[in-house]
Amino acid sequence: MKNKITLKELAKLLNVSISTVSKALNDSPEISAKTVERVKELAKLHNYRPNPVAVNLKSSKSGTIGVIIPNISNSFFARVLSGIEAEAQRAGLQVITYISNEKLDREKQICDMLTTGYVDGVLIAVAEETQRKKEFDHLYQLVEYGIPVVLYDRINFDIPADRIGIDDVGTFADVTKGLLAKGIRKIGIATTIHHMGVGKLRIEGYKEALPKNENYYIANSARPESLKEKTEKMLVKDKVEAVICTDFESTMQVYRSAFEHTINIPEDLKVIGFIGKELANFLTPSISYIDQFPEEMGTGAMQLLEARLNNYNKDKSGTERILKTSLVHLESTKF
Amino acid sequence: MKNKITLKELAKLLNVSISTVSKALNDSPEISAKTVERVKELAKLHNYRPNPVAVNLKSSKSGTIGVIIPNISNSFFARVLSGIEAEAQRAGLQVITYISNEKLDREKQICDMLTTGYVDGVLIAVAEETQRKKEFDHLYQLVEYGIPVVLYDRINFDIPADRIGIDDVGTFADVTKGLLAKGIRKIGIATTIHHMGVGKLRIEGYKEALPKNENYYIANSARPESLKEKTEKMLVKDKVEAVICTDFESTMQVYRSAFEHTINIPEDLKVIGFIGKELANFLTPSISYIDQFPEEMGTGAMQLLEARLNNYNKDKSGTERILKTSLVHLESTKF
DNA sequence: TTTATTTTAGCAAACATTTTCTTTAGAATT
DNA sequence: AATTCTAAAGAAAATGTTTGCTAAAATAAA
Repeated sequence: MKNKITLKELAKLLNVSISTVSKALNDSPEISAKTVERVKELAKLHNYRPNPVAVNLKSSKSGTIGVIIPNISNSFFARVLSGIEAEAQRAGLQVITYISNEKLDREKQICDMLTTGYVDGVLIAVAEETQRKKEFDHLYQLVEYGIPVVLYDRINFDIPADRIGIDDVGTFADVTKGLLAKGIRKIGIATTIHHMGVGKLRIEGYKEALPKNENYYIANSARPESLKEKTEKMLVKDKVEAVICTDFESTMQVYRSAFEHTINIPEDLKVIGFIGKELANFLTPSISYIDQFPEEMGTGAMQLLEARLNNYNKDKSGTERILKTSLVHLESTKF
Repeated sequence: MKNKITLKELAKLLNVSISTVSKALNDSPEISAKTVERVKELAKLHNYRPNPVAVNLKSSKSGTIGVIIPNISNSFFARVLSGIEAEAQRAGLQVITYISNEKLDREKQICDMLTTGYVDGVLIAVAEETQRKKEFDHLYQLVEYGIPVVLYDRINFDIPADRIGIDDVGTFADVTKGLLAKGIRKIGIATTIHHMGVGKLRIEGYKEALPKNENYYIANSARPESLKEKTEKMLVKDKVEAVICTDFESTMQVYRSAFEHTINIPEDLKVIGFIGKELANFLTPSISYIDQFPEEMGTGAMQLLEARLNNYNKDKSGTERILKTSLVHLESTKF
């Protein structure tokens, strides 16, 4: 079993002091070129790499950042994490992952631990329960301890932190307007997340775009049976010409209801989903979807954090970055 | 801004030595009950928590484990990670996540870094490229450095490490036999991962179960057009009565081809997918699927690692744990 | 009372670094 | 020849813990 060599051991082998070795490896001008070379040669030979834990202790940095994810099964968050990891890798930082499972308690517990010094900064998409109960003390606590926080995706509440997300209202307004522009009048919206922050915003955008004289058609329920009922009413009784969906579950329900009532997509019904591209492309018919560019959100969040880590005091106020979304037309909106 | 209090500061406040404080907090019998109480009280008042970096340096442990994931967009791996995180949390360990993107180079780079001492152990599902090129030196290197390695999901190759996965051959053989038992004779298999380790095993299981006199029907291609062609041949020309799919892409292709050729599922065609339960339940018709219990695989992997961390030398040989899979019948196999 | 024993707490080393401060030796200046 | 200066390297402190050893005080035994 190989064991890592230390400065002390190198020093002994070279018959010089520990500090000389350290300085030589860090190209200090205090050390002669000759010794530097001698030291570096032996260091390379033994594949010396400084013990990160010792370096961390000395520098009182951990070289790691914490990422809090509400729900990793949601491929959106998985892809955000992927972006975060890529950017962290580039910056030489380690990513510690925590999953809150949308629970406030778990989130608190995580934040509490993080104040102990495990990480230099935190990226968080706050849990659903946290938003609902509007309890943000644990996030303030992080800030109190001087740990920079960046909010991603779920950003519509007041906390002194940098943030990155999309314009939910604008996105859904634009999508709705796009359908109107094609001459479609009866547009519905299906959602299972109407009680959540982002859900509300998306519905707001939909409503905002519809002309005053047009009815709203909304199928909203987190309970499957109820959603099914409301969706069927919207499709069969109200006979909407298009449905915009705010999330995975509602998108799938619309597809199922259309199938069961032999409503053809896209001939009889246009559908726009808010799902990932993998799924959108593979469903039959493929679903036109709103791309949120999750990886970009991840790298962007990480970049905001890096900026803070490099000069935390320079700019006190939180910066906000809103990413553009993009409607990708596939089979479900063919005209 | 709050700042963390140290043993030294507590000691000064209490007018005792640092070691007394440390011992008191760790309930050393060397310290009198009176002092212990005094120390603990003040520690609680100041919310003292030992600096994890310093503890790590002293114990030459990092208290973290590394998880290498080939592809996080695959919800299977996302769910495994979820299981790992939950179990790590329970064990008081931090999880550092690395994404290899199925690339050998990235995997090497990660392992190289890990030998420096960032983690106490590693969980890895080896990248596709790594398996194909059969280059495992970087994994041996981890072992060399005394870092316990646990393989998960992709485990069919020879490396001295603990491992956890499913019985791919047995699972697919059982599923095939199940269909045969229902009187179905012409059974096909669709796959886009036939060149990968697990893909081969799954096909092997399928073949193993079929009676000698029965033909194999295999639609295998990683290229979409080619897969489409082969799938259509299987469904339309060969008129198979059932298709077993080894992965997400092939499952979706079978659904699309069936739809386009108005082949009704399950009346004309039974389909069994190898996809996650979220998707399986939400598709129309819902797809009978093979549940791999990803979260269990995650917790199981973590448990194997914990066992190693607690007594690394006790049992030298690698232990293997094979998880049971379960075929969940939904609409696509209704009789 | 003296010696032995036990309790209690402090000292100092150790973990692997980095960095400031000193020392030493040789060269340059007077 | 004496002094100053500079280059190079070492000593030591510091980061925050833990822990083996030592010292002192308190208690018990002789």
